Amino acid sequence: MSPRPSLTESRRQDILAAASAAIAERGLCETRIADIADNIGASPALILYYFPSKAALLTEALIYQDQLFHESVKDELEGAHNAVEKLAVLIEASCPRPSRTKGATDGWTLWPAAWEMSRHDLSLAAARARLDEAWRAQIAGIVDEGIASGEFRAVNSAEFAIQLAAMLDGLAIEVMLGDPTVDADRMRDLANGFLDLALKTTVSDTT
Amino acid sequence: MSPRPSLTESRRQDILAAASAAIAERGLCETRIADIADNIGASPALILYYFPSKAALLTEALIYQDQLFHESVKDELEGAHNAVEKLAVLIEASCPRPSRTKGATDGWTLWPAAWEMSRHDLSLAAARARLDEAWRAQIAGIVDEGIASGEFRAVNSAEFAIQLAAMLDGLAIEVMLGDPTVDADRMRDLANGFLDLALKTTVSDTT
DNA sequence: GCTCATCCTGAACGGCGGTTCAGCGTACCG
DNA sequence: CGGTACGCTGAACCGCCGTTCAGGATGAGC
Repeated sequence: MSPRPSLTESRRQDILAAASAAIAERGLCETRIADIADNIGASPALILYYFPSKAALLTEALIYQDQLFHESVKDELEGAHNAVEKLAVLIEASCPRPSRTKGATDGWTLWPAAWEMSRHDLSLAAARARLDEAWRAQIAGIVDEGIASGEFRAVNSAEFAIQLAAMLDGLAIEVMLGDPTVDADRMRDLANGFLDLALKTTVSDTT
Repeated sequence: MSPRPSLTESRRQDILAAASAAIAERGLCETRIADIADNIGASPALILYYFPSKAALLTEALIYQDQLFHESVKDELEGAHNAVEKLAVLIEASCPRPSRTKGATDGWTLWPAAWEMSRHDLSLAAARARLDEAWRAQIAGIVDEGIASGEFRAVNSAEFAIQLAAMLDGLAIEVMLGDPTVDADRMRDLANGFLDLALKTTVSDTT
């Protein structure tokens, strides 16, 4: 049917990545189509060739980057063999580091933009809610696994997941904005502190 | 601290409030000078009469609203007489409710916008960092007070303050965005749960 | 070679919206 | 009652940027 192999899908992803990078660099409001085009060395018209409008592209880009982050975390989880290590991976992935992976835009940079935009973009809001729920379910699953293996004491894993996810978000904001009192290392320590408090069986508990 | 507001000063505050309302309603990127002017029934030119540019106005508006939030919380703290009640006030104030105070824009609505803008606006970033540090210091102070009075067990109040502030931010985001699994009531319960876990002396501790 | 779909672009368009400015009313003051 | 400073506006300006479109290039199939 088509005299030429369609490469639209890979090209679309290039543009989504370029858009993410532009948002991360220039900010959501200041990002122009020309910036996105520059990032892949193309003309502004190309962007509108693959996406119906700038607004649609931005929402798709934020969704795309969100998915990338969760998938990369899922990959990193492969190396962990017990619940404690797995939670450590999640925490580490949530800590904004200068450049964890080369080239790729770090997901947390775009979170404020995604939150701001979710307030008025229904599709982005839905995608964000779905991914966040999956993120918390992942935490809860690991906790349940740790409870079963005896690594953790019995807790309400669903509630803990919401609490940990929220704390990680809040801490990540501070780190990302360069708060002088909380950097990435401190963030990890504080998250681990909460984790120990909530999950570890207190030795002095029984007498 | 603040001298008697002159005529221009009160007008400036009107505009700042109008700008905050516009951002809350239309979103940071979609807010135009005309929207702000409409909110106070004035002409767009008036806005530029009191502020040098749109960008400067937006940063000032976000700073202003942030200050208002912290001051209103400080007022609400007057009614609390012990550490437990004071922390309850802080938590309650952090929960996004449909309309806690009539007319005024609820502060948490603007947080994502402030975070997004702080990434590139130095003055906003500085103000935000200062207010956040004050917020955590307030929490830590209350905790120290509770420790002294025997309400709480001895903990590192500074670390706890960062953790609680972060968790409140993260939970507030979910509530504000209408996450189906965490509304304002659930947020309060989860925050209180962390508070109990971290601060309350466990009754079953001694036997 | 010819045809045709796909990929991409330069250039132009259109209007939106921030900014400017000359000037009008009004209150205060001598 | 003139003068003046202030508060405010309507209207115009203008640059920017999202969007459109006609058409050029490229490569697959025949």
